[in-house]
Amino acid sequence: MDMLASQASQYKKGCVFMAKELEKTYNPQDIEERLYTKWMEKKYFHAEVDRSKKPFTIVMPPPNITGKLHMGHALDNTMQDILIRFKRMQGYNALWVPGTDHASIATEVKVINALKEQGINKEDLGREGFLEKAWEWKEEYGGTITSQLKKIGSSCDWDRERFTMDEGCSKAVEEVFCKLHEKGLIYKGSRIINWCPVCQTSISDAEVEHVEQAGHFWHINYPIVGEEGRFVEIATTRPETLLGDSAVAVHPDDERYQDLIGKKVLLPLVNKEIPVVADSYVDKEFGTGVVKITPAHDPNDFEVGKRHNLPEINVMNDDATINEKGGKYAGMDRYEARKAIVADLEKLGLLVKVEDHTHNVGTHDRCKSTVEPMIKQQWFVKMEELAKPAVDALKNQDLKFVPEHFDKTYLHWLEGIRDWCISRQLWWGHRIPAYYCDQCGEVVVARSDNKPTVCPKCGCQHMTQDSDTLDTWFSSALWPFSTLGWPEKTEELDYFYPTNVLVTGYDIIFFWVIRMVFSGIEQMGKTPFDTVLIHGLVRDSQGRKMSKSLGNGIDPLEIIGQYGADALRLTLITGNAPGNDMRFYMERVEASRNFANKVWNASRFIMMNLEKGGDLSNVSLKDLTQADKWIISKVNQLTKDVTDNMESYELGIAVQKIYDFIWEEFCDWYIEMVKPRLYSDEDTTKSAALWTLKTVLIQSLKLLHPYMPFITEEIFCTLQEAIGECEKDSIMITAWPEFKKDWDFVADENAVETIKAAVKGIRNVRAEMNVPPSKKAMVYVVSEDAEIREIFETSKLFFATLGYASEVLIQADKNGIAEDAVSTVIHGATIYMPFAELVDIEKEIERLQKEEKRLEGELKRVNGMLGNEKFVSKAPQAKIDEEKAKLEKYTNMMEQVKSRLAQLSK
RNA sequence: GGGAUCAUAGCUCAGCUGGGAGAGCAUCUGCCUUACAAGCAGAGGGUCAUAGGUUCGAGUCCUAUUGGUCCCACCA
Repeated sequence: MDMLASQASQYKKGCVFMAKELEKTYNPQDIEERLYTKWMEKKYFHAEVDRSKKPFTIVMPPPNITGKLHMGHALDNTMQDILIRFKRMQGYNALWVPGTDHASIATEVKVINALKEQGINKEDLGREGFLEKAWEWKEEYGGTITSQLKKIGSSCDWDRERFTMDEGCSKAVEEVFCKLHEKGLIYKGSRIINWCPVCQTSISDAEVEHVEQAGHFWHINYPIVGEEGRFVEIATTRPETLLGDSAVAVHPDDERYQDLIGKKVLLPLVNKEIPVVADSYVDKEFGTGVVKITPAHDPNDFEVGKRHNLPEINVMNDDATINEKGGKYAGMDRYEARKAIVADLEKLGLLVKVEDHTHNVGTHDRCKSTVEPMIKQQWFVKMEELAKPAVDALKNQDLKFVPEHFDKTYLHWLEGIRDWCISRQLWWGHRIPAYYCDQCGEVVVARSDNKPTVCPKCGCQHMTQDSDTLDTWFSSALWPFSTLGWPEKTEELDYFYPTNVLVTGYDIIFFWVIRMVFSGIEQMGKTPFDTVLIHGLVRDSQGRKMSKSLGNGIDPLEIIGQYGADALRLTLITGNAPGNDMRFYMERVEASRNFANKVWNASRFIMMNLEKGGDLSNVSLKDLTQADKWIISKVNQLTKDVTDNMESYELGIAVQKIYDFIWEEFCDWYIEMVKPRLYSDEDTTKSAALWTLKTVLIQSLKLLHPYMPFITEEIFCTLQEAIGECEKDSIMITAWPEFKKDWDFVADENAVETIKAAVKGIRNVRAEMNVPPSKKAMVYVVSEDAEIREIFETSKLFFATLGYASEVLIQADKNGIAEDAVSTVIHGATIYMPFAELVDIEKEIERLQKEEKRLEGELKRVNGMLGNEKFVSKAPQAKIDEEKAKLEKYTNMMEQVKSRLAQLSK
């Protein structure tokens, strides 16, 4: 078909091709942007409610608007894209909802810093003014990350892109807050919380990171009141909190201190009398067995204080300087005060000793500053009632983790869960929908369309909204349903919820996954997804975390620029098992790039031949040769395996199989097998070869497409153009291949495997003897088995090429073969090559002896098994038959090797 | 303190429900064979951490030990 005719036929079928003839090497840079634009224009990523199809939904873990694409995002989104593209091709109505997170603290800090550079501070602007700036910042930079996600090929429905602070999500937040409050599951209370003195806000337990630090253990004597000269020795890591002590505690059973219980001690420096209380919280073995109790600055002491009705004395300001209750230390920073207090205690002779001591210090995960426990009025979510159904969901298998062992992490955390502190002293975020009466302090929680203007209690007309905002994760927790329109009863929500799989790293199971699960169950009555696919961290070549401070991060965009998105994607997925960390280094990227180039060139070769190949429309399965059926059967089996692996989220295994098939079976074997047929115009099976090449290529491309969307699309479109056929405008909307019963050619598979074994044997012998490929030789196939002779007869043409044979003679006996010919043995046949002048009999005997030894080993193993009565009686029959077949095969080969050896040593 | 996880070829890692040890890279030997030198053909290299156990059969399941990594935890 000439170019014009071919184009005409395409347009007739409605296909519009954008690709040209393939370049000699694959250049992703030219291709990726063009294809992504095409996909967007054609709306292939867009999903609409369609009751005739089954939905498959993923919501993207929303990256922070402050973020830049890093390898973690690249991995996370590649995995999601693979699943979405796979399911889309399988015929599901696949929806991938993208979006971004407002990232309260991170963004607020970013904006504050940006303002600082202009000499403006937050307070000067006021709340409204600051938020205006923050939104401006969001508009300018908030889209960076999403544009970068497009570069890796993410097939998200960008028409449905959401933002955690957009109108709908904000409404969902308000609704959930109000509903939980109505149920009594949200309350405001004065509790000890984690306070970040740098960010000046409360944070949740999940945001506290315990970091081991070298510190000291200060032993201090507290004088006992009324007993001149008697002291009780306490040990503390934080002497500055002494200012807020309201008791000293000992264990109730501690014999050493029985007489002290109920007495008073004089708090040094403060000179205040405080009681000695007995509480089983104290560990007798640790330190001196006496603990100072500071209810306002330690979570445990807080509990002890509650039990013993001790006063809570807050001695710190919000910036962690000592407040007016600290007397002469007021105004000092907490560490300054610590030094001063220690020095003063020493002067008074009350400091007994100082020990080195390493301990875990709570730090704020975002800014790394040491968290200060403080008593504050905050809003909390009551967790007990919400956690229970989340536990049940897992136990009832409404939810599963891949890999499974993350179940334990999930359950463990839920079991020990404490109430969630959700209020933040920040401006950027969802403002808490609570209103206070200026006069009587009455609290009213209400939706914004129902804001109270008059206090329901005292009638005062001044109601002020709570100034706090909510924890960022409060809105992310609603993501799977807020993005689909909740609280409105939308069609989308009804159809796409619950979503199918959530893909995320193990580092945010606590922050996010758990909170989505209980929120989904509470608001929607269903778990938000049935599967959580967990991946690990992408580390550097030495196994270190990629971090800004180390400067060892690799920018995914640079990799894409240099090697292409497909190479990056393949690198991230190959050899990566769910939940495991991986190392990223350039050699792996190069290997992926090389594979892309391999696919490219194989396709180029096939297309070159197809273009001059003529009409293939009449080719049917019965025209196929042994080799054709072999590869068809292989790709058929591959299809089944890959589909199975992908269904069970074994993405790395699946792609490895595709890789091996394309490179080894298809390129290195099949393409080489068909070359003689392609190069001969007389060959009557040429059309069958071309049809097979085309069919296997297209099917492989489809299987590969979810992993390498760009190159597969480019080849697919160019190929269709070249041959004037049009299945679909894009490979991404073609149907996922299925296993076909009539493509299952077991006999042909075995036949070709026999020939492959012979070829390998020949190549091995020749390589060992340093015979170059250019030196062709006679090849004799000797077999008493007529079937085997038939197999070789059938595929003589390519066997000759692959075996570097000048001529192939197939016969039942050794007649006419030189005594000193070199040989190799396969099951059922011996292959001879007469290399008269090259043969070194000694070497040949050595080679055969090596083979004999190998076979001996095999036979020993097989005979061991079959000779074991217990094996024969207990193993499944199929296994026994398998072993019997092997016994037969090795025995046969052994006979041939032995007879050859006997002949040579004559 | 509790829990999870890992230990497989020189390096980095796969190996699903137990049934003859794999890949990529690296190494060595031949090849510029008209798709591809980012390639082709061949080779070497592993008592699958150690010790027990279950089983006809264990890299795979169980127990203990050793050595890494990570998470959780209120030992002041």
